Amino acid sequence: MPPTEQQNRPAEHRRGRPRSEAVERSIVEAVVKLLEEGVPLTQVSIERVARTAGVGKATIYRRWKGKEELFIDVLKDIEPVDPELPGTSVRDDLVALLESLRRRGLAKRSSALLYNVFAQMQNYPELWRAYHDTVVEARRRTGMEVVRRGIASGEIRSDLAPDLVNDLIVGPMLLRTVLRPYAELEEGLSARVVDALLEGLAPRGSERQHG
Amino acid sequence: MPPTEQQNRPAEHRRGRPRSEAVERSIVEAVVKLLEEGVPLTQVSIERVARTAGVGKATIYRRWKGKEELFIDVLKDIEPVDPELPGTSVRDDLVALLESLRRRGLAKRSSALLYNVFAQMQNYPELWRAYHDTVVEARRRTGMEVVRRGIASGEIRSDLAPDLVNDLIVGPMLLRTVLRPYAELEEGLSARVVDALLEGLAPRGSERQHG
Amino acid sequence: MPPTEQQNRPAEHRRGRPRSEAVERSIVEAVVKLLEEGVPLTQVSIERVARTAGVGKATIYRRWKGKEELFIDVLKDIEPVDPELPGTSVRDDLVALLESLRRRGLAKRSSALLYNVFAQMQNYPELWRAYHDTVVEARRRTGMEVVRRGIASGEIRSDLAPDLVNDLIVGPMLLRTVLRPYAELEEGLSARVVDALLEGLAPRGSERQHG
Amino acid sequence: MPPTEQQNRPAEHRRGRPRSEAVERSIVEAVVKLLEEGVPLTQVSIERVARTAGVGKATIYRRWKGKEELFIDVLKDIEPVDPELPGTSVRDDLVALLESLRRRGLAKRSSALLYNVFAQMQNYPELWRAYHDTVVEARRRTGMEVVRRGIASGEIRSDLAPDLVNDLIVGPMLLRTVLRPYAELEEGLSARVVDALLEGLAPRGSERQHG
DNA sequence: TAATAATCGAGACGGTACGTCGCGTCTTCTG
DNA sequence: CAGAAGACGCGACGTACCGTCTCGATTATTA
Repeated sequence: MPPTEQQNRPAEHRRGRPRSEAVERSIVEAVVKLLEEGVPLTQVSIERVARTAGVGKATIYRRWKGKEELFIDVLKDIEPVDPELPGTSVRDDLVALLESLRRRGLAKRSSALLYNVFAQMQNYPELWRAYHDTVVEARRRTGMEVVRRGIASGEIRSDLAPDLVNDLIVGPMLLRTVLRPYAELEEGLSARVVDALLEGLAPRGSERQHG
Repeated sequence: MPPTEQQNRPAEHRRGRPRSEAVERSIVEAVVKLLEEGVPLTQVSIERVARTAGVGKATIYRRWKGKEELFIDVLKDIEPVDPELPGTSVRDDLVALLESLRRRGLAKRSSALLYNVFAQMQNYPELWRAYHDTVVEARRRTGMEVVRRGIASGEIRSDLAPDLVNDLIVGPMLLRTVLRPYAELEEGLSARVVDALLEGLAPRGSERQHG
Repeated sequence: MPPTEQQNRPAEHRRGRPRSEAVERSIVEAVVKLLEEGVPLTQVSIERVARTAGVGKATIYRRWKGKEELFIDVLKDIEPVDPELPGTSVRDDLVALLESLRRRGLAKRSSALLYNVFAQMQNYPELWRAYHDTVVEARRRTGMEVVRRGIASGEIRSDLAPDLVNDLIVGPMLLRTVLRPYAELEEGLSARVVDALLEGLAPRGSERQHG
Repeated sequence: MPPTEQQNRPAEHRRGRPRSEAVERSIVEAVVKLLEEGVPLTQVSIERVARTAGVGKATIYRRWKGKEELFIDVLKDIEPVDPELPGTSVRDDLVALLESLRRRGLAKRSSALLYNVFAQMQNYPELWRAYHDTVVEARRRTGMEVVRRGIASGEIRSDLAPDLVNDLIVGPMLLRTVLRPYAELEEGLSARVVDALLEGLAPRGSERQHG
């Protein structure tokens, strides 16, 4: 379950008493529980997690190098899986994609951890890299796939770099999640974003004037 | 300089030795210095700032309620002022706006603090509110102003909510700054984003097919 | 009161808030209290002392380098002062000297610490040296003084090394204190020891037969 | 070898793999090795002994209840056997007895353990009792035997309690071993002690003056 | 010119958490 | 079954910061 583990034992045979998976779970669940109780992340200390999980501190340090590594695993536990894409049209797929982000943004504990990952970015580049590679990049790949399909099918312009297109689509939802957390991630937002992007911000027809 | 000060003395006359502005500056500069030396934010403790600035801890607490309030002021010191808008066209103004964000994203210390503000968001809502109100909202107002001008001038569609338009423009740059910090905030990016948005992702003409 | 302090500040002017003597006392008293409650020395942890004294751990470490240094000071607090010597005769002075040792041996907390000092002897030679110099040697000096007076007055043979004489007198009481702690340090023991030593173990008169 | 063993299996037949005596030896030898390397007793942890002996911790706990019980057995391994008494005269026997103590005091590892036994006296009374009964009392019995022989033969006064006499003889050597470990346990000390005791500290003849 | 009062650097103070180590028990696999 | 290995809950270790609190020493203003 926690593939990010820093001190993973090799796959081959290991001697001595094996680590208990139950303990592993109870630790991660303790963190989740604390977050759901509204405990601020800063106050989610290893000490407290150990107490909550009914576990020795060493047991935690045996598995994770510190608070951050632990949180990564928790994050993976929490992050929603790859969204179901209807496949009816590229436009609908993009809407579905944004919808999953919107729902993620509405989940309090998810955001809480996301913010913390941001905060630790400079301190633990490897950590950020880990989060980026598994969570961010995964989602990005999905997006790129849809975009490329759109280009192939003619639904999306072929003269734009696919990753730029992807960023144009995902960026606004991230902004609302991150910069305006008290604001509305209102229903229907995803569709509005996609449609506006597809049609363009400038008016259609002969009356275009910029440039 | 620090208008966020929580424990401001009344404007009227005060007795006793007045607070030294030099001390104030040296504290903020100490934080900046540490950040520039690459010290992770987590390790920028009040204790250490005091040591670096050659100042007593109480002197810091006399001015700011805690690490976070102090950081806000540092942030304001660091954040670039409102961007110069050329005013030649709305499109050029939007590009200028994004350019200022792009340059901000390239400044290491700026990002460092930004991430930390994110991290403290849930712990200190008031703090986030402060940052939001002064920094985020200020920038947002500028953007909205440009957007509204574009709608009025016909450069931007009038059937879209202005704040949605603003988010569509700013979002992608935020995404690159925040989620792909090792990636390219390459020259010319701002223009590409604005132009792609204005024209739309879907091909122009009769061949449009999404439902 | 604690002249053994390892981290003594120089006598000259020191800056910052001065250390509280009250705190110092409360720490030492906490140790004594625990000992009197019968808490085994091994379980008298710094952590527990801090809790008992209502004091932060750092406050203890600021004054003493560790458990052992602290105990030295406690020991000095507990050890009885120099015994009152009647001065009527050297024999009576010796009895008084042993009496003070006997009473010390009967005091539980005193013995507890004494044993611990023994145990730490090899680990912390400096520590033992400190205890030796202040407690052991002080007592020894007193004894030697009496012995020398006895030699001068003719009460004690002049052909024996004074320190050997002193050891002959003190040794038996130490033995009973240390090796037979459950045994009797019965009343009148001191006099019996002194008298037996003065008169000798071999019978007086013509019947002596050893080589 | 370890007759103190707390968890001895019944003498009758046991099933399964029998305990390895080699393992037993290697554990005790590991302790001795560590002591000879000058490792402070406090740092001779079960954990470390197991590591040094190349043995599982449980294997140690299967044989001894804890560090202290183990040390007792080590002590018995180290303590010199009953001294050879020449038997030529009681005086010579006493000298031989003290000599064995003197040599013990000169052996570093022996003293180290002795001190530790003292330290644990209050914590583990049973432990002390065990050490007392086997080591201390054994030596004491030997001494008492000699003393009684001396009384019978007229070499020692008959009006003194034998155990008092024994303590008078052994005490001084214990004192030098324990309280003045850096001091001289010089050659010839034993004889000097015995002779001084037999003859008495007060001058012989008509000039005696104490009351 | 003094008295008064808030400032300053320094650092002690009661706390909480850190990450490590040893305790004695337990659980796994190998001989 | 014994044995090595090592996980486990526990609790102490000594350190670092937290935010508050004295200290003596500096400045200002007010009397």
